[in-house]
Amino acid sequence: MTGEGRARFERIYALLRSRICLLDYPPGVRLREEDLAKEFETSRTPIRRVLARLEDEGYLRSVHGVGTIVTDIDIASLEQVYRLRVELSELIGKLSPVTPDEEAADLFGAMRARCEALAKSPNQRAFAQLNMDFFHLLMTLTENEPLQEFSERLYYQTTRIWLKTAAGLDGYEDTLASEIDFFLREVSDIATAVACGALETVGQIRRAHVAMSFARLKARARGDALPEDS
Amino acid sequence: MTGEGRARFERIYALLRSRICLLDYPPGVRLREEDLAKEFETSRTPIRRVLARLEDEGYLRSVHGVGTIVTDIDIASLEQVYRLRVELSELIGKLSPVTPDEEAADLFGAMRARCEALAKSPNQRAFAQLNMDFFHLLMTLTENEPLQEFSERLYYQTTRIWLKTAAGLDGYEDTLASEIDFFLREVSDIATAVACGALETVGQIRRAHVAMSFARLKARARGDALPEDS
DNA sequence: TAGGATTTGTGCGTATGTATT
DNA sequence: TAATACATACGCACAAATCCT
Repeated sequence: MTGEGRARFERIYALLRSRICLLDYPPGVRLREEDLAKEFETSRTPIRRVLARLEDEGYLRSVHGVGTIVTDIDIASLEQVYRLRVELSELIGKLSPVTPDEEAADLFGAMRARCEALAKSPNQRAFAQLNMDFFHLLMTLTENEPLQEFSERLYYQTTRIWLKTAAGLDGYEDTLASEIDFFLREVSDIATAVACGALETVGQIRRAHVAMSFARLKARARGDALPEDS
Repeated sequence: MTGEGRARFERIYALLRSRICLLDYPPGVRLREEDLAKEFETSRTPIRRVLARLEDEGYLRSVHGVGTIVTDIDIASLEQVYRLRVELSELIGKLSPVTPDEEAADLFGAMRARCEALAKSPNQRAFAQLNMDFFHLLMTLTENEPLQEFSERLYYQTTRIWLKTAAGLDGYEDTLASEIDFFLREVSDIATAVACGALETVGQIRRAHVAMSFARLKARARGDALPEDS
C-alpha cells in the first residue's frame, strides 16, 4: 500500500478508531461495510482493509453473516491491559527520551491551561479529547517507535473502557469533576517536570497516575466511596 | 472473520511469518500474491488479508505496481526494538506469572536436553527453531495476553535480524557455536529457576540474556573480538 | 521517450453463513 | 422447520502504478 491510497487508509483508520474510543461507536454496535463505503465515497474494499486492521488490533470482531461488531472487554482482560500500561508508562523517560526544548515546554504549559479551563466547566467529551491530546504530546518525549506504537494500543484500549465505565455510573458528574481534578494535577506535575528537563520524573509521575486511575476505576466498579480530596 | 476462514488465515499467517523470520524469505525478497494464492489453493483475497496483517506488523511493505517486499531494518531501529524487548522480558515474572507445575518444569528440562544435543552438533536452522520454541515455552509462564502479544512481535522482529547478521559474518561457525553455548546457559539457568518456582528470577535471567545477546550483536557488527569464554 | 509486461489496488457480483419470522 | 432478509467472505475482472527495454 502506498501513496494516495495509504493516506486515505490512515485517515479512515484514525477516524474510526477515534469513534470507537470516544464511544461514538459503543461496544456491541454493528458497523456495516456498505454504510462506511458510502460515507467515505469508496467501495467496500478499502473499508475492509481498515476494518481488518481494527480487528487485528482488537477493536472489532467480524462475524461472517452477522456484521462487524465493536468489541467489549471484561474487567479481567482490562486489568491485564492496565498492568502492562503502567509498566510501559515509565519507559517514556528511560528509552530514548528527547531533551525537551522551550517549544515543548510551552506545549505542556498550554495543555495545563486547557485543563484548568476544563475544570471550570466539566464536559465528558472535551475531557476525553484533552486526555487523548495529552497522551499524544507525551509520546513526543520518546523517540522509541515500538514503545510509541504499543503505548498507543494500550492507551486506546483502556481509555474507551474507562469512558464506558465512567458514563454508566450514578452521579457521574461528580466523578467527572473529580477525575478532571486528578488529571489537572497530573498535567500540572508533568508540565513542571518537562520544564526542568526531568524526563525520568515524567515517566514516574505518569506511571503513578495511570496506576491510580485504574485503582479508582476498580474501586468505583466495586461501589466503594472515593477517598476524600485532601 | 470466523470459523474455517479464520483457521486458514491463522495457518497461512503463522507459516509466512515463520518463513520471514527463519529467512526463508530474506529481507528484500518480493512475494507475489498470485504465487501464494496458487500455493495455498485459494484466490488472492484471503492472501491479501494475511499480507495486510504482516504489513501492519512491519514484516512486509506492499508497493503498488511493484510487489510485496520483505522489510529490512536498520541498526538504529533494531536498537529501539531491542531496548524495549529487554524491558518487557523482565515483566514475564511480574505480570500474572503462573505457578509452574511439574509438567512445566519437565518441559523446560526437555528444552535443556535439546539444547545440549544441539551444542554437540551446531546447526543454524535447528538453533533458530529451538530458540523460537523456547520463546514460546517462556510465554506460557505469564497469563498477561497483551504482554504475550507484544513480546511475540518484538521477538520475531529481532530474531530474524539477528539471524541475518549472524549468517553474514566470516567464521560464523565459531559464532554459532558460541551463541549456542550462551543459549545453553540461559536455558539451563531458567530451567533451574522454573523448577524452584522463582518466576521473578526467570524474568531477570531472561532480561540479562536478551541484553547481552544484543551487546554481542553490536560488538560483532563493529568487528570487535568477542570476550573469551571464562 | 514510449510502450509493453508485471504487480498491487479497487469495484462488484456471487457464495456462504446467521438470525428472525 | 422452512423461508426470507441481510451481512461478511470470496473470486474475478479491470484500473493504476512501476519497471524495463
